[in-house]
Amino acid sequence: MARILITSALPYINGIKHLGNLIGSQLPSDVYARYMRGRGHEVLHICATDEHGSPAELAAKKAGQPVAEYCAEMHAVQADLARGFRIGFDHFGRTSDPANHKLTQGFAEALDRAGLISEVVEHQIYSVDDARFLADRYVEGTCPNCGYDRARGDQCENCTKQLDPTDLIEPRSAISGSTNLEVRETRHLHLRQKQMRGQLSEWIESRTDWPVLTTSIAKKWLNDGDGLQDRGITRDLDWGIKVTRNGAPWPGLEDKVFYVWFDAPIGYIAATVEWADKTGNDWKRWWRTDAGAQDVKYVQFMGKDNVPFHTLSFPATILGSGEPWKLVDYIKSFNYLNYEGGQFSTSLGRGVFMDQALDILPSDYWRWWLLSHCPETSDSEFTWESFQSGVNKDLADVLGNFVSRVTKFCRSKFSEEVPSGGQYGPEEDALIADLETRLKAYETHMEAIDIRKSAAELRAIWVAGNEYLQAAAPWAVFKEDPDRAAAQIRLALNLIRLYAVLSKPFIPDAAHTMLEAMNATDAEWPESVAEAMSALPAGHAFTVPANLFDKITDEAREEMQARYAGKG
RNA sequence: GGCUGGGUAGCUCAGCUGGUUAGAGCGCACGACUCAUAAUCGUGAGGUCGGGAGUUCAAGUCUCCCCCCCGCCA
Repeated sequence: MARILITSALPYINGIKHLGNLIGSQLPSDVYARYMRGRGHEVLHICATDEHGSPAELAAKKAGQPVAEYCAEMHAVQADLARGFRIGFDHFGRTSDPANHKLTQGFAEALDRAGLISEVVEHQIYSVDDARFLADRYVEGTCPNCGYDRARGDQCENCTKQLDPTDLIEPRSAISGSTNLEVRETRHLHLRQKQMRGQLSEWIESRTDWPVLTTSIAKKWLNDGDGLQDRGITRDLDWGIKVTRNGAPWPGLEDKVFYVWFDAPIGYIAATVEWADKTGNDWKRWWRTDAGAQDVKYVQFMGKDNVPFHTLSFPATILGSGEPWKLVDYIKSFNYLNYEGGQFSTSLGRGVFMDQALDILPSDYWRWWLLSHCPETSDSEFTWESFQSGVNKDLADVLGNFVSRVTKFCRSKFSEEVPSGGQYGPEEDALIADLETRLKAYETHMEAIDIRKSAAELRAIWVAGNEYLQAAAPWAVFKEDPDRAAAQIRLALNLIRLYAVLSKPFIPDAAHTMLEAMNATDAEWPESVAEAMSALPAGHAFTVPANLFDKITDEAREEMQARYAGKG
């Protein structure tokens, strides 16, 4: 039995995530966690909301709430949606939790002791009326290049020219619109990542089994241009983790907090501490290599935009601290999911968001389609047609109908008990042999976290049941040789139970319904298919479940297409 | 402009360290079956693997050049 620590990228607090975010980390991490649990491994699956930074402050302001209150509310919403999608986190924490404050300050102090923190004086735009420093993108004005009057301080959206906030003509605060701005000096801490470039590079180079997407992004940041740069780890904000040194406020940085990218990944550890406090478990045996974590396999899931932080910044924090923290073993990264030929857009209301999705259809529908189309090797695309076709064909026709035809046939020709009589013959043995092979392939793909291939193999396992049934034709055999038909149906009923067990990682709710209908007490991962085919003995009572999946009609699909097209 | 990733059947994608007639699912055509959510099963049509040059006995698979898409960065 292995011990596997799984973390899913932390969703930012300011709003509900769309399907692209969902398939980029939480859904695949859940499939992997469920599978590994199913195989009997000790799994800890952790996530949290990423709550600090200006966007959170501004979203709270817009909502007319104190930021702490806003975050608490949004955390509850996101936790609820995760549950709605059956994401089985052991704990869904918050980066604003006291545990994260303590850990983050501890890391910064350790890095400082290691000589990896420097103080840097910067010049930044200060808004007198807002009483705060403005990040580049919160300064707006007229573009000196093209005259566009809503250019941002980092870039003009109209002519795409890169800008410095001080380049803008008539700059104003994007928050209040105030033009009462001035350039002020401000002191910040930098993490001296440059010094760690060799160490990080060596580490990345040694990870030969990682997805190309992960390593290529990491190498780009390591080697591009002047190579890995030092980065600021503090900000002039109220909402965040106070900067300390030797347990006391850092002299000269009393009004500052850590920059969100610094404290967020530490949130993985903090959320584990939260979990331990709540459950009475020990978090150190998952995170401290001097306390048992040396034999943990740590796997992270994230979208490609998060890769630099997980391959470089966070490891720099871990390694630089000089303390025995657990470093990630495998980074599974994903490309983007597009929506009907474009991008998902929060501002334009384009695409489907997690709350809307659950209002439309149960989570299994989304889980199945998203996972079987997840953007592993390149960006992939959500279209309503593809979604309709995938759900109808795979879930309703192949799996759902299999359960339906078998249970209903048995009820009408025998009873709602596994029929006795006859025995398995060469046809059954051939099916079992085929399924043994497919089961091994499924397991191999799951171990490798090849989500799409796993889904394809699972589907092939479902199809094999229909193939068998079609060839065996118990409805015809029954007329001449009821005993033979009984054996065939006995096998088919056992297939339903097996399918439920194997399908649990992808479609947990349907799997549960199938197990209940089969009245199955054994839901353990099968040692062998042959053995699994006698789990439900003759005489075992079952019930005919309602259809597992309803089909999506053309009308419904067209309606959705129109409703979520966005206003862009 | 620099750099990832990608460009393989109508659609969505597999194709590892180069090696028999390039694969799957969907869609389409035809056939079988009629237990089942008009579901299922079988057969078939369909691709000069973005373009060009090269290496090799042999190239979607390696090298170089070019074109196009997505994204990141300047």
